[in-house]
Amino acid sequence: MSMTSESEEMIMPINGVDSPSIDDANSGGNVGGNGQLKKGPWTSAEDAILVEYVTKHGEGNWNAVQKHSGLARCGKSCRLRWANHLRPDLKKGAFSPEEERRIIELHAKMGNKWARMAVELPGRTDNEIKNYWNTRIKRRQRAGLPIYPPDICLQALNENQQTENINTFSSSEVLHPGFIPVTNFDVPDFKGFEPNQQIYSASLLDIPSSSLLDISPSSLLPQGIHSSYPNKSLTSTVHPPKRLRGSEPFICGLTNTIPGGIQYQNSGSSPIGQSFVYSSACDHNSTSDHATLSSIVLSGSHAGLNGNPSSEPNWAMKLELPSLQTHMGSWGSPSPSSPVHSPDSVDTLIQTPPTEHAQSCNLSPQNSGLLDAVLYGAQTMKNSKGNNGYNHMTGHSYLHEAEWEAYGEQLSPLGHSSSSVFSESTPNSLDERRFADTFQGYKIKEEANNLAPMHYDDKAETTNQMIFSRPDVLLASNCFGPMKDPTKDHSLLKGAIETYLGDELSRDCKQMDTGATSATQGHVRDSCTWNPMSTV
DNA sequence: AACACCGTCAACCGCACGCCT
DNA sequence: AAGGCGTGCGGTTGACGGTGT
Repeated sequence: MSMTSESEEMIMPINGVDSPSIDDANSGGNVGGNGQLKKGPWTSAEDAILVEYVTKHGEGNWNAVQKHSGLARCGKSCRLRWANHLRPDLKKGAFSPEEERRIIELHAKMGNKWARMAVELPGRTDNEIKNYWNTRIKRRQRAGLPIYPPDICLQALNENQQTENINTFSSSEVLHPGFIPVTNFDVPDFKGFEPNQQIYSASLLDIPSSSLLDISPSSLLPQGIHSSYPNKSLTSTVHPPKRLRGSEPFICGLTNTIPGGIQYQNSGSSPIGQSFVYSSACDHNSTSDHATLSSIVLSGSHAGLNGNPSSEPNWAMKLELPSLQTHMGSWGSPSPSSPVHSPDSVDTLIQTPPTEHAQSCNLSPQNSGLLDAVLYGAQTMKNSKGNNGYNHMTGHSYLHEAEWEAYGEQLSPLGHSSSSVFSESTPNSLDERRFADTFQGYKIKEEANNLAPMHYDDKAETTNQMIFSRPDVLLASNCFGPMKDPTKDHSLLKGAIETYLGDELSRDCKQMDTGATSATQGHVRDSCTWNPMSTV
């Protein structure tokens, strides 16, 4: 909607664009005669009054505006009007590409923290950003495109990982030589998910992989949880929000809405810890090399989290699209074995139907697409070995937003939904494979690049990190659910991973199998070694 | 021309937090 | 400590305009 500037409104009070129905400040159906406050669009006259008042008295004390200026608006409304439209430092007009890019990055980091994002974008309001994002989300959803470009996802993932490492070290008091503190970003939280969207991890993706992993024995204890994921350390140091709302969790999905309404941070009680114990049991006797593998089980065991295998965690119910939430409708994309999606159904695109793979391993239908992604990724990787198509990244970002958008545009329905791209052609279409290859290749390289400075000399460990910080893999873990048959499940996944990464990982997977089996017995052993970062 | 659909935007609402008394 | 008040934040809604049928 074209919003004229406040000055314009003041100069041209007539026929204000944003005052379609009322031009008289005191007319209009929403204002009552008995001192009732007016609602609805602001008129130019009202704007003028407000501007004058604020100019004279400054911001704040908004209730006084109504009292002293005669405006029939509540304080909140005045504040909102001023903040979103009348403030002199507002930047009007469409977002620039740079701003758009920034918004995406910020959302990947922060989730729906519009106000904090606005701080990072001078002249822009939280409302503006929120509207933009929601519009963008809808557009991409409709097109079946991922919300975040891969490079941004990975960037955020890496940052998350680094931040976790900080917390890991702080909690374990073990400093990694190559550790580089990253403190000025806030980890997004995962308040929830939209019911019609795949959970690809909105929460889990955002959960720093190692934060899931680096659960030391102490961290399983109430105080340990606190020490491991101190909120304060996550608060932006650059633009500290005036106030952090209740949910500024570190472990996004888990922190905010542990099933059953348990707040992670204040959970002194055992359920969380038990959840971790149970859900990550798979690797509890394993070495750090396999810690990452545990994340699969951990993130996958909703059952472990709420003790009810059939119940869906709260956080899965509503999608905030927090950081790194990927709409695997595109990323994971329909696997070759997946049914072809209807081009006109984004939901079906996003929620990949269960595949034979999924069904074969007691997979949660909601998450089967993830395993699909893994399996298909493995297949793709296998097929594309020797194909350097995805190895061309030279810098930090493999796909820049422009490229990504361009890519998206290819997929977008200017008549073609992304699903149509996948469905119009054969499941093995070049585009589809290219898409998968692109991301996979990027991921591996990216992870390797970022972990290398961390002195991850152990190749295998690095490999594990690479894999399991992968959103889709993390999420694919969901398919394991209650872990009725860990061996079977792991072998299935292992196969995919072996193909995916080769022998190095295979070796680790073998070890993991052992660990997983014993770990499902629910014993936490040496959690110090559990933390991959603490094992130097 | 009429209608339906969709995207965009402004505004509202409920809730939560911090401060003050 | 408890309650009131002011403020900020995020989700949602409704109006409007553009576009397609």
